[in-house]
Amino acid sequence: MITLDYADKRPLYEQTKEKLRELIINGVLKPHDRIPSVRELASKLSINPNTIQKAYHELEQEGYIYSKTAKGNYVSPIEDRAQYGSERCAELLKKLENTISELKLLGGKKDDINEIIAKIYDKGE
Amino acid sequence: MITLDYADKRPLYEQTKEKLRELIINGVLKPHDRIPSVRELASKLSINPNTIQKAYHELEQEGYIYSKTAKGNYVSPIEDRAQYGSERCAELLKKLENTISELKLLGGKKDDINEIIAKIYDKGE
Amino acid sequence: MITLDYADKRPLYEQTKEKLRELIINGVLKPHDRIPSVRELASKLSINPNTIQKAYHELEQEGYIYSKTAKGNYVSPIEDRAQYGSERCAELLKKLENTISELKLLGGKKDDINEIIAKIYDKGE
Amino acid sequence: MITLDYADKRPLYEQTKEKLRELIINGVLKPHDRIPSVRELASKLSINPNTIQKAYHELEQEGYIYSKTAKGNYVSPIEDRAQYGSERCAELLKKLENTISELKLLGGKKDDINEIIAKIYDKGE
DNA sequence: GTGGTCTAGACCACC
DNA sequence: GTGGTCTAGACCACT
Repeated sequence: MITLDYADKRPLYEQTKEKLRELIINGVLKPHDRIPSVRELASKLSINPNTIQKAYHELEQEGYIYSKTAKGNYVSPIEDRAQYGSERCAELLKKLENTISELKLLGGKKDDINEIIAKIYDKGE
Repeated sequence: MITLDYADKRPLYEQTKEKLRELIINGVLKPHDRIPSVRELASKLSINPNTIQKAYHELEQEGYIYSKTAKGNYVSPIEDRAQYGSERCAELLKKLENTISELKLLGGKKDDINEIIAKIYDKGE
Repeated sequence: MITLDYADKRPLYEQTKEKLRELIINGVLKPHDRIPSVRELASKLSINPNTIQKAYHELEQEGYIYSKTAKGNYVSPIEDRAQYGSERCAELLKKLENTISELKLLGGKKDDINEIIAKIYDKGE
Repeated sequence: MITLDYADKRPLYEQTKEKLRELIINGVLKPHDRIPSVRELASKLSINPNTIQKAYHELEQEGYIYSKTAKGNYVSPIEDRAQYGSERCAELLKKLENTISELKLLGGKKDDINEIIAKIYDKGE
């Protein structure tokens, strides 16, 4: 369900968050689905439960999941994620701007970028 | 000439590198121009000389500058930078792909991205 | 008769207590009325009987209900609840003070609070 | 500067957050002031650095402080706190409503509440 | 020395 | 067994 990449520079809890966020946004995990318990996922990924706990905690802050003590963690209904989503979008667009700027600086061509956009946006549809 | 942003999460040496690289690529600093000494720039930015040292060292590795011992640091001729440039470009395109993917996931629109591209590529030309 | 809110962070037994206390204070359940058995209520709410047991036990401590072994649980006469009520009132006033203090700190306006008070105190009368 | 109350049921990092938030909102700590380092405060309070780290991390998320690696943590300028502040206010008003509702239920008088409001809002001014 | 991440292991409340 | 908090101790990158 989730795999970690130790070559990746980002912290493990960030990778976990991203993977889960993806599964949720993509609808693989549906609202009110139960996700693996802290200890269960930690043991499957062979990392410390605290690391998963941190990932889950932040996903809860961001509105992607909610927790019931002694019950488990569950996927939030879509409306709870809207606010965070729009903030995150703004962040990403900002990041995009920086990356493209540097790319232009180094002589990157507009078409290379358009190709990537096409690849992603016209892929599955 | 260079300003640092303390709100930026990236290390100071990274910011310094980026700013210098920009000046070099843009041609503000021309091949064989002398750039400020480590201690001079450190004092201007009120940061530790070690930090500048690290920035210069990496810029040298990447082919943007070269140093003459006891003489100072100088901007490399363009041909020395080509290899790094193409590597960095590949990196940036990869990063772009990830960012755009997440953006699409969150419901970001193709047009928002195209707008940014237009803004950057059609700005100064 | 009682519904639980799983989004609520408070434990289920707390919610159960509160709901029952409300029904008792409001007079929906009258002194010496029989309340549902532990197992009955647990099954209706689809939760563990231990959870209801704990709620009933604490309500008994607080003087709201009394139990006759092998007979069931019953609403206490009003005089048995007076002591707990005044203690709880003091607690609530203390809590109120903290909340209002923080609110003022954050720039909350006196009128917003008065509006809430009006809404609650002038509602049903 | 900060003291913990071990009788308090809330987690230590929550208490730490609250105390610091108060000092910041009250203006005792001013924008861009440096606050104690993670280890320093931990040692003063005789608790684990991780606990302080958690408190600082959340305060950063909420816009009250920002951190510079290898430099320390600093109080954010006021504009960074605005968004969180208004969200928190809404939360507090909701909490207030619940508390007052229960108070009314138990026979608490409107005047007791008004007295508290007066005490807080007319205190220092 | 400073923030940030991670592990290992413990304890608690809740169900 | 589940989430949540806390401790102790380690390691890393940055300044």
